[in-house]
Amino acid sequence: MATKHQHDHAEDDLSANEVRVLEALRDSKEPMSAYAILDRVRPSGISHPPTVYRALAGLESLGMVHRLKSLSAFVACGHGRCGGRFAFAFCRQCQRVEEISLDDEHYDDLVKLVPKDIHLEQTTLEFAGLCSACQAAA
Amino acid sequence: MATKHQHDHAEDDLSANEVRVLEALRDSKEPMSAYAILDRVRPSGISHPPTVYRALAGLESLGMVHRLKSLSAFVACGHGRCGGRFAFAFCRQCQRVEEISLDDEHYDDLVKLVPKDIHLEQTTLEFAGLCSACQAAA
DNA sequence: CTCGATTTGATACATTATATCATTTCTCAG
DNA sequence: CTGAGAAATGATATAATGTATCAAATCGAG
Ligand SMILES: [Zn+2]
Ligand SMILES: [Zn+2]
Ligand SMILES: [Zn+2]
Ligand SMILES: [Zn+2]
Repeated sequence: MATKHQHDHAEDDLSANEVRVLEALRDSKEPMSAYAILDRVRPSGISHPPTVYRALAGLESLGMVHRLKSLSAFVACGHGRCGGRFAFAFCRQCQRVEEISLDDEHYDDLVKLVPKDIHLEQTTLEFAGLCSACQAAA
Repeated sequence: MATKHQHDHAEDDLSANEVRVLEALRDSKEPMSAYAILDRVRPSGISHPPTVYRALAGLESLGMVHRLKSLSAFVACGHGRCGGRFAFAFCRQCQRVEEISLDDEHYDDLVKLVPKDIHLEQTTLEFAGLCSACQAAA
């Protein structure tokens, strides 16, 4: 990952690999597994899993990519970039994903749940269900 | 999984494999991977991953076991059994896990976040951090 | 330029999870 | 009771996800 210097503006300062992986994710607009990303960027020269995982780790630490733990999949941030105050809802059938921003009020309420003796570093909030379209189809 | 009949009381009606897996988890009091469980129950005759995964699926659908998606690991419900209104906090260092019950107020607040066009089926709420002991050790 | 540090590439492997088919056990109509 | 079909379990194989490790290339200070 390239050095992140003083003003961490947008997607300056991403490594070439990070840019490739991010573009793959933005193109898809659906969550992708690391290996699906690998297939997608292979033509551009990336050919090994650790390369993809490294780029994903860099992008995730910048808040530009989020990992959906329920799906073992990755998605480009719907806002370009954001900190830890987000959640996801997704349809288990069609994989449609919606990123949800948590306002301060909601987030502070959540944090109150955390036991005092744990210093919170990361919050995972994911809602799984069926979207209207998929319900209708059932 | 054995038939679950009229009064789904407690752990009547669990299959022999479910009982073995549940006891392994209760003994450990720490989250275990499916393969750690497999090692633990092997002496009792279970010897293949799908057997463990099937028992875990049954126990999870009963709410007697929860899956920690952040860790790809499983834990026995701290209350014996509970529905979808729970969360977890865990220490990324020592793996200590605490199950958190969500009261109606908190849960209803969470549900308000879900887009109207998704019928919610499952909520995942996990907090990762460092416990005081591990912070001190750092 | 040259040394050491960081980043990237490559190989190999570990871990987690599931598809599939064979076997056994259970149900219950006859 | 019996035996055909359904359901659960056992077994094998393999797929999908993720990481440890070392080698080569690149970068940056001195
Ligand atoms: Zn975001
Ligand atoms: Zn859908
Ligand atoms: Zn519980
Ligand atoms: Zn700890």
